[in-house]
Amino acid sequence: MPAKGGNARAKLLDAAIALVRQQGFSATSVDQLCQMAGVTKGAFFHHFASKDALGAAAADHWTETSSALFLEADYNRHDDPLDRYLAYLDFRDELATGEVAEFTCYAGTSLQECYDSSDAIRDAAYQSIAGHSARLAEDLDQAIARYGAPEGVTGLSLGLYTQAVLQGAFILAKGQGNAGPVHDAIGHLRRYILMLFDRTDGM
Amino acid sequence: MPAKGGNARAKLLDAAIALVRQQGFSATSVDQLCQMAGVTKGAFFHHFASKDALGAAAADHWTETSSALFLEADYNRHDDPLDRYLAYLDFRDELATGEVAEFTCYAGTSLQECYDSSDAIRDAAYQSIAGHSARLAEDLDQAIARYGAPEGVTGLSLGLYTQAVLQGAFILAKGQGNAGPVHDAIGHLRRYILMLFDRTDGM
DNA sequence: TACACAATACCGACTAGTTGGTATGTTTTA
DNA sequence: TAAAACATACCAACTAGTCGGTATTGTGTA
Repeated sequence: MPAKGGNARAKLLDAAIALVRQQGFSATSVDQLCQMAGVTKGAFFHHFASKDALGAAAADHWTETSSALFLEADYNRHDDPLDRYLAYLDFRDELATGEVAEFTCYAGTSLQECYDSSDAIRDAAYQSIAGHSARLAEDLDQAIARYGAPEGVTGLSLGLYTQAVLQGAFILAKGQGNAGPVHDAIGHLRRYILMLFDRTDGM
Repeated sequence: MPAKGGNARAKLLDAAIALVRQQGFSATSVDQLCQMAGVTKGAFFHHFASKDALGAAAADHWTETSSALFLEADYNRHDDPLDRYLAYLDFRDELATGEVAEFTCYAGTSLQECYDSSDAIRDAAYQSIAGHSARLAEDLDQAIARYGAPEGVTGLSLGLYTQAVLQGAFILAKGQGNAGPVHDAIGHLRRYILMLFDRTDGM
């Protein structure tokens, strides 16, 4: 089926996210990407200078779609910053369902694989994770200001730790074939945060 | 250690671990592996039925070498099981130095990349992580028996969580280009464990 | 409205090189 | 002396990327 005009680029970005999450970046060929997107190679190299350039653009696309998802989510409605963070964890927990490739992270996958071979992909993928951590850090810094925290514990440090826990849990989920490890890891992370802010009543 | 075959096999396994940690599995070619190992393709396919078979064998090799490393390490000398676990964290912290590819995990990397394309690699890589978690779980279960823990917290669950935190921290380290995220993540994990077992004096 | 014209979007055959894997040897070792 | 260990030459399939071309769209002018 020939592609309809003007959306080949978007289709290729979506195909990249789907295929890379399932097979990794190197194992995904340009031909395969074109086939899933329903476009030809001419279209591919019209929109992207190289396969690497597509990988980096897909990371930016991933940043945009996921940040929109989290920005619009209900958990932001809580007044208390710590409640917002805890509801964020609940939201991440709910998202972890279905096939492994459907809830794992494009940025984490391509960062793991391409950090040394492509500067553009590494930078775009890390920016995706670091940016997300920075938004979490806002809530966490407010929570620290309101409830206090041990010395050395900053919002950004907790935000990055949150992403590390999730990324690592995704790897275990890939080994186990289901989302179990993600739910377990979020449970531990939640307990850590509750103890850190002396909210052991919420357990 | 079972030195099956000549030393071409061992050289190829070492080359696989080095190259896959740096570039990933798909991006590493058989020719490249042979070149680094100093052997020819004939030797490669004499010892391994396919590239996938090498990937799986390298995961087993990784399991053997790393379990030997942790088995012989000093942290096991502590009498108290919780002290053993905390010293294990210190040991992991010390190991995270130098180039990123030198302290990250072969099993986690190939699991992330190959979980869907190669059953043999997935199973061997996950077994590496799960087995390591199970050994940690022994100490943690003893610690739980001695000091108690909230309901639902088991040694194995904490052991797997420990690996998830480390694997996720490795991904962040790849984005950042240094071991900083690993040290930070271990700090949070240590604080969680100390609070969990009411050892807040050790902070 | 109509038309010109340029820019963009897209097509698909082609290429030069690489891929994992094989077939057929020769050398080493037990 | 048989089997295991390794080497060399080779192949069909696949790789990212190119190139000359066509279709579609946007814009300025009359």
